[in-house]
Amino acid sequence: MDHEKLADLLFPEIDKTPEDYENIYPPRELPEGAKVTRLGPSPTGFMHLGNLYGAFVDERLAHQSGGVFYLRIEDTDDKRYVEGAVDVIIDSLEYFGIAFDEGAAKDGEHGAYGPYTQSERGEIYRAMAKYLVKNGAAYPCFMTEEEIASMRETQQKAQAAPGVYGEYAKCRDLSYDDVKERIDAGQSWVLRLRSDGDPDEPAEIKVKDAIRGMLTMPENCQDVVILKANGIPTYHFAHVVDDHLMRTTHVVRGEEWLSTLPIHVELFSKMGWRRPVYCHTAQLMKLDENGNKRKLSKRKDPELRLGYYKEMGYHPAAVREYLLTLLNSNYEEWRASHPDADIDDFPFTTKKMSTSGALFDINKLNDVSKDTLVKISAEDLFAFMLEWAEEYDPETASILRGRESYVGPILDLGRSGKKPRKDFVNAPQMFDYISYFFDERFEIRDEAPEEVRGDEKAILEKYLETYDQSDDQNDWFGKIRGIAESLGYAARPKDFKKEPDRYKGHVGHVSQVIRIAVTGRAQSPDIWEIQQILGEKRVRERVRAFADSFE
RNA sequence: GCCCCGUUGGUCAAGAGGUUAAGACGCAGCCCUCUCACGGCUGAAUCAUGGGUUCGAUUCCCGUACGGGGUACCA
Repeated sequence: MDHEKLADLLFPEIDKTPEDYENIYPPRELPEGAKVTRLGPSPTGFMHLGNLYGAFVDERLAHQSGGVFYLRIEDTDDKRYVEGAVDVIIDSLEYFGIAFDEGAAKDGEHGAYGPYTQSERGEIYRAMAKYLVKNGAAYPCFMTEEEIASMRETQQKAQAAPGVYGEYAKCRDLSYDDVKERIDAGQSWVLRLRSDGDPDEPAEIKVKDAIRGMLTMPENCQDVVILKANGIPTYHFAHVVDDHLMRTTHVVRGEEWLSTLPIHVELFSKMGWRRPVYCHTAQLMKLDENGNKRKLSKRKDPELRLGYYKEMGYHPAAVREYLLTLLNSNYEEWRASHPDADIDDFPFTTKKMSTSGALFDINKLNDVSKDTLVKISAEDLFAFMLEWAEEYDPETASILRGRESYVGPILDLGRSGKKPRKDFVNAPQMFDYISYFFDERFEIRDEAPEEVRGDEKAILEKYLETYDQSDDQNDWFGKIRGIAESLGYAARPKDFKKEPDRYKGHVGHVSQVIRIAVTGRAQSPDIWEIQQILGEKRVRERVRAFADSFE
């Protein structure tokens, strides 16, 4: 068999060789140790948490080492292409602070290693495929779908491994004339790798994984398809060609690729190229609908969809912070000792990554979010909340718009000092938390405590009599103590605790009535401070109205 | 079915052949306190399982169970 002739028959229009491309895409000139990573999403328009998770690893690895992080669109599966998907990918990652240095972009492409869209790299793949054919490492296969299906049946009966290999690889040794005849007859063909693996006794190969350590697996022995009938490469071939030519040093991808790794190993060796370092990440999981502690990775789970966090009003910094705690087990410790450090200063390493899938924990996200938001200025929080509302809650947006100077101090209530309040989790929750500051949203939500039953009106009337907006906090509370005592309540909670029979209740119960009158709820930050913001007129109105509701 | 990866409290997890098996979230209780939050303290709760190897194994080896992934001209 003359491989050279076969190669020309199969790829008559290709005159470039791998060397040509080596020259077009020379090794990158980067500082020692710089890593080149990439994100290779398929343009389905659906991004999930896992994509972000992986993108973080890519981004950190590259930028921490002074390397390059680029975006490559892997659209070799034409059936799945969704219009506008590239913009979605870029936008949703940008929201979480992930930016690419190179590759596909909204305004075209940037970089010297393009094209960065696989559907535009056809000639390159074909040239590389031609090279393989020339070396006898690949061959055309004319098996039809039906043939393959029946072959699989046979294999099943024989309890043999499925796939095209060994004796099942019928087209492996077709003669040149045979091939030519079939092609001339218009038969469609795919290009298969001629695997060197021994199907009977596959040798053991060892591959180092930056996350998992040394992996031991059987060598590949399948004659996998590398070019489909339509001339488009499969993922396996595109991965090998692109990551070599784009000079990727570290391939970060999900663990679902682990079992096809031997194919990639063989392809790299057949091409005579050095492999990148593989980093196979664990998959993110969740609890199932029944609350069972089952791990699963359904793509459709709403909280796995990336847009979900934006819609739910989670601040991107909080999501980033949370993801990092999942990503690197020592992150929380680092954060605790560097509370104000920039997140990018954290020394990220693949060695500290978990090899088992983490369950997404909304509780933890909420907690991390509280800690994150407490460090953000009221000004920025307001902008964030408004921006969220403009997109997802127009009514709230209309309330907030233009009221920054009013809302700022509200957001800062109790947030200063050594023990700042950590009340805020996400945008809608933040607004709800402060909504009583807006007359159009003010409502009485909670009931006064039992201890004051029957005394509500008296408490509120007395409060109105003594209320003076210009009192300082001590004077103000002193007056409430006075009211409490005059009505038979303990001026101090401790007195009440000591002698519960002597009093109806204590000053806390009394002030609770006032709290509800002013805020509508049983829990709030400091009432005095709230009243300073609300202004005397509104305070009096609200107290009056609440007093009048008791007869 | 076969192949690959994984399994430390409810969750995220550190960890090493001999430890009282860290820490965080959540939960319970207490303290602080005009409520809540914050903060502080205390507590309940873990090495999937059966065999080996070993003086000793949660840690190493083998099997089992469970979970995840693959087994495509999807990625």
